[in-house]
Amino acid sequence: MLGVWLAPKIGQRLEKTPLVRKLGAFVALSGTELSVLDALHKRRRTFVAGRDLVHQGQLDQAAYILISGWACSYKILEDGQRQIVDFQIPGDFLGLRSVLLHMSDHSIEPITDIEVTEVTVADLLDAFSQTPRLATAVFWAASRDEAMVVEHLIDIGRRAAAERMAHFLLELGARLSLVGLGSKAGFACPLSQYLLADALGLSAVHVNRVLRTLRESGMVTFRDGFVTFDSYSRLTEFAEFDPVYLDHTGPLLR
Amino acid sequence: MLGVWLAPKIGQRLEKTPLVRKLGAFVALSGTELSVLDALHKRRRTFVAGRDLVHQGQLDQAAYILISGWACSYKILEDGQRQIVDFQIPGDFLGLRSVLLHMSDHSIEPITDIEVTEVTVADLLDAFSQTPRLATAVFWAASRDEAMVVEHLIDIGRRAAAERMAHFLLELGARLSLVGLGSKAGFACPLSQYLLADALGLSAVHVNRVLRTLRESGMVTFRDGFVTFDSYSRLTEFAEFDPVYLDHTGPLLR
DNA sequence: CGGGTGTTTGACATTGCTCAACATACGTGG
DNA sequence: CCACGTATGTTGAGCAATGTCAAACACCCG
Repeated sequence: MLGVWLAPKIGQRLEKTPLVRKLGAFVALSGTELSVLDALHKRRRTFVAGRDLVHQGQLDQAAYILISGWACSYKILEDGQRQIVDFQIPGDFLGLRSVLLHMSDHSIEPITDIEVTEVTVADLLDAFSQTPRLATAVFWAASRDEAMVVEHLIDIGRRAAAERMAHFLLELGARLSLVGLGSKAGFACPLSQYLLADALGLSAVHVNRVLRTLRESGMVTFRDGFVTFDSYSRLTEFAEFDPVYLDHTGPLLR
Repeated sequence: MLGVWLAPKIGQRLEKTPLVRKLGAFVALSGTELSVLDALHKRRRTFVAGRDLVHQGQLDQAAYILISGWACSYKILEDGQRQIVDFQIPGDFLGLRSVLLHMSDHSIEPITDIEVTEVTVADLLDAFSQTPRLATAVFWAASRDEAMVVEHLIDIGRRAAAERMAHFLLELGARLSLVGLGSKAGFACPLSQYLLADALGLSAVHVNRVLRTLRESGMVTFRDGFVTFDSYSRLTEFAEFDPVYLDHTGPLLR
């Protein structure tokens, strides 16, 4: 009964999930593709903040699609330091690469409580064979994620702490905007200064100082879980932020 | 005539190309797959050292398979600094991600004179549809490359200069061994200290100092275009080098 | 021989880290 | 309600790692 009632509304309902918004920015999706995508969301699960979903070295675990909440993928070094490789926001895949390599080379931790749907390799390949355009969209999304890791590498390798922070916050803002969770005004951000430090290769103390200078110079304010872009234009200039790889006004493939 | 004479030797000949060695480490390849792979190598081209193959921002260029020589992919910042994201050695793809995004987010420069074969998206997709196992192998190789960029990120974000250099040289050695161009004794290496600096996010002067300390502590020597692992075991321990993602004694998929 | 590229070393400047102290908010048990 | 513990944010002082500038040297190649 419920299913029948919902059927005609599937298109509308899906319009709003983060994954659909994101993939829709890459490839114009048909009704069939939307329902195949919908069918992927079978096994819904939730995880609490702070307890690892995936452990470095773990074999053959599943992949997930993040529905709500934030997570991060990271690696721990022997001396206890950690480097956060990337944050995941709603609409992102978790552990897609690990599934292919049959072995996770990193850990994944929920930063907030999160909702996910579990996806097996079989589910994915099945969905892809039904709708090749979907495969294209997912592959593009994966490529974009990789491009972001590259940009992150450049942040850490060649930008000074303040530019690094600025660039990072802008990128996060752009990603969140893509799924409707942010704008050029700012976004809600559950990250602690410790998390920022581990992502940017800085100490937590230095993160604090850098945030202060950025705030005092009137470009961004990060306070009480909100990032506010006080002057988006000056900030982008300061950070040399160039969002080509994220910036689409419409789908690339129609 | 020549073609006929070569035909029965294709299997043997291919056994030796770097790409075949590399993919063979992921997936056991049949004769058919080997010849499909061989057929990809149609448009052979050469490029001289130092002149960019691909420019940041360039649209819709081709991808290449590197046959011989070394290249690097990098990004330039406005202030002239550059960050090298990755080096490419024989058997690696050049610009595979750019092809998918229809836009290159980085530049690629040959470090030595190089030989490549040009591959179009159509060629690739065609090859994949003929032999799905080949697609798997290429996808795995791409995942491994991504894992290496991640490891590089960790190098830069959280390892001190000396450990960073050590880790980087070990990784390069492992990659080269996979295609028969290196061993635990060492490898031929055409990189200048400037290139190392741009890859590791250090200054060239500091690279020089770090190389000296590593040499004086008897772990690695980099001199006259050769990297010599003076004590492979001490070096791996020093660098916390864990080659899980590169280390296969045989194909993962038979 | 001269110019270009890469390496080596020294002196000094700066960035960002460490340690330490204190502030603030929140939850929990008494 | 208070007392306490824990997690996070803030600030200062001193220091270590790394960058910058400058100079000399080695080597190759025309």
